[in-house]
Amino acid sequence: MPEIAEVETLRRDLEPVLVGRTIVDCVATGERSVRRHEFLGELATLVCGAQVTGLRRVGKYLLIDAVGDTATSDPLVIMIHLRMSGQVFHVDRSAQLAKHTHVRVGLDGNDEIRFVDPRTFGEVFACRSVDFDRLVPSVAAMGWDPLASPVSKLAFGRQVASVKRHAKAFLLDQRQVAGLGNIYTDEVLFAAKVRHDRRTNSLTPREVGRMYRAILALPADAANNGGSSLRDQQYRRLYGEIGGYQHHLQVFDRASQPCFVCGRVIERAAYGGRSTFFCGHCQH
DNA sequence: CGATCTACCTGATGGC
DNA sequence: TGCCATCAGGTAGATC
Repeated sequence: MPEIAEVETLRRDLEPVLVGRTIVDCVATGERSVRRHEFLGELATLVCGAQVTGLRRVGKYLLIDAVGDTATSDPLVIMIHLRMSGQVFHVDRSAQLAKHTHVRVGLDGNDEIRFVDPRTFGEVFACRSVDFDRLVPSVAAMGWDPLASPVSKLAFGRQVASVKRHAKAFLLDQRQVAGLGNIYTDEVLFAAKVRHDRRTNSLTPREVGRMYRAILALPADAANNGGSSLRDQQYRRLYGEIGGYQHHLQVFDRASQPCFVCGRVIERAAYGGRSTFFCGHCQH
């Protein structure tokens, strides 16, 4: 479900709620959601008493920085990855528990943060900051982030030329560009007028330029619109609202509908075991 | 190196 | 109404 724009929306929504707050309580009931930990209670042991200092996002990972209580004031990182169906809500402690609530993080007030995840692919994990890169190596291996750490057009051109892969596989590879998923990859490729199965090293300078601009612009625009809630409206913001960027999508989930640019029918193809949407006329 | 498939899960949807 | 197949915003690992 959530990609860079949805996780960035979550980060922005959560930042004013969490920064400066102290975690007074943590209950993890979902074994699979805290699978990186040795045991269910380890998360609570680490985060209880910690004070949140800031929120970062690296690709689709949300990272909450905190400092432990006075006895063990080590800097901590709390990592949340939503995978396919994870949701994070800010609620009053008395709010009814939604089905599939796996982690509750109580704050120094009457409120708490809840991690809900029907498919249990998502995860919550915490550790000392000094251990983070070793314990969550995929974050350390992440490529450049379009919103948080953009590279120059020149550097991007070199990066694209250095691999011989399908454009879609390249964009989906988190080690190359962080945060793009199935939705925004298709949208970037449409904006760049490039087909998903083009080889990266065959792209013309103009195509590379268009792709670069789209990678920078689309996630920013989507995040400013609160992300995309698709047909099932599974993606929800911190207080349960749906996003607004689904109305801006050009190709994703628009199979058999007319292209907004040329009027021809948007096609759907299987790629890498999932769907890809494109305009066979506009994209080459 | 790169492509393709599978597994991990629950729930929504559509055909019959 | 139910039953079954198919599909879903991600990622890691096996296999060719």
